[in-house]
Amino acid sequence: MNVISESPLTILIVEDEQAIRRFVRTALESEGCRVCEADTVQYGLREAGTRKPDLVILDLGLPDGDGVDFIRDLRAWSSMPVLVLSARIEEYDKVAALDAGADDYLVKPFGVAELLARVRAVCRRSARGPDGAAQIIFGELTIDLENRWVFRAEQPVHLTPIEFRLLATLATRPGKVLTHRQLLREVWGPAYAERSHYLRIYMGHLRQKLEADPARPQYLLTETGVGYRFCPS
Amino acid sequence: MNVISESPLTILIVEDEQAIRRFVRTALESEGCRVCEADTVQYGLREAGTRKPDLVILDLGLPDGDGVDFIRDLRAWSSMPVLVLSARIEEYDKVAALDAGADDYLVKPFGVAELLARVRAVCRRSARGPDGAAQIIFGELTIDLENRWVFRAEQPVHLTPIEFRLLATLATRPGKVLTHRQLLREVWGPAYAERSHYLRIYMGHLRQKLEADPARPQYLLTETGVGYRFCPS
DNA sequence: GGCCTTTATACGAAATTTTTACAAAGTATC
DNA sequence: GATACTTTGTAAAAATTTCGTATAAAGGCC
Repeated sequence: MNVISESPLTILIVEDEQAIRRFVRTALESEGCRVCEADTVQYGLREAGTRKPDLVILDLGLPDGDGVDFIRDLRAWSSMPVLVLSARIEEYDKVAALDAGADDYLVKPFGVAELLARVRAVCRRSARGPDGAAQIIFGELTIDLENRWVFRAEQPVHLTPIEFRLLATLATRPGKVLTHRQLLREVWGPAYAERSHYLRIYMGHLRQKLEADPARPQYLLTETGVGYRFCPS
Repeated sequence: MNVISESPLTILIVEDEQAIRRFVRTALESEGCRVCEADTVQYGLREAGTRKPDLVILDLGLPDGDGVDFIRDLRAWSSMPVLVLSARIEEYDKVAALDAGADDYLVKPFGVAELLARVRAVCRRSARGPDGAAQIIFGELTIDLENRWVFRAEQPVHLTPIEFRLLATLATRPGKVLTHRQLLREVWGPAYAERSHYLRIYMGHLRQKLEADPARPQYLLTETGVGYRFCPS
């Protein structure tokens, strides 16, 4: 089984040692992933915000700051999965990183097989709804978070990357109102928190593709002045 | 039903008239409370600090200072509940005391039954504390703060942003009187503290949507000249 | 270059808030 | 207890904000 399903996963490596970067990149690209790199905390955060990767692989020992701070900063606006690389010496930091919101860790040195297994596991796990299911089914809508497929009445529906991220963000918290800011930060990145007109356009696209009557939506409901909500019934 | 549960409640009376002190003390001790007394603002604050009572019963007309100052001073370091006693003449001070953070009030003259009922209510409320429960359930009303849902008799009720904020402000302090100023500041912002007609209109909307008989409200009660109160029963 | 996706702009429609007006209820005073 | 006065409740309008959609332009990737 492959890490990717149909659209390639984008993975960001934040690591200062070039040797390890190259090692990880090669392993991931052999699996069909798209890889981008950063060698500092500051640059890593910027890349996470602009490239919107599906996973961040983070080394804790960076020159310009603490990896734990990276995770805390990231978690303020995104729930994207983070896989931590740590040397044995940094045992304490490793625990702190998990507390701060990392999803898994890998102790150096590590082999290709273990790296890929962990990447697969973290991606699979993060592509889960609240009850751990990879598929979210509501009425005639089926959302396959793991494979990024959406079906409406058994028919596959094509969604663009942003459309899918927006739908997944809403559908993994069924019933909950997500504010404009929350959605924009999760889907577009923290720099877009004020662009609420993007939301209107993309919610329109999703309704056009998923709702029986886009003008009277059944699933994708507006909370005027607040945000949107995915309504299960 | 008793005021106390297991360990006796300690109650501090701050009142200069000896007759009223004795009246209140007798009533409370008959319920098994421990009572201590103070007859000035200054002494009352010292007693509140050293005895750590579960409740303060405060008369507004004290010889050495304003009851409002007492509450402001107390609130700087404690959130212990305060029940205010006021004479009709002190009507204005009563509202100011509630603004400053008092929990409830009792207008002189009052009977034993009413005094004990208020004491029970205020103690019950503070004992429960601000539990972080996302769902507040009262009778057939359910308020889900986290998901921004309101149900009445299993039916979802749509509220506008202001309506929801107003309801949430009241319902998170069940039983407590909130003055017009307090509500306006919390819901509309400090610049709107004098627009009390907004409150009447929006309380009307809420009653229309939530009460079985909007003209005879069961939950959203008016305290004429003071403010509003969310009554749990 | 051609195709797909994302971003920008504009405008009518809908929902919400605010204003305005008046009726009803409650309080104080005599 | 009746009257004048204040406070509160309700309804509807006007004003404002927020939304939805259409269209076009810009950017990226094969």
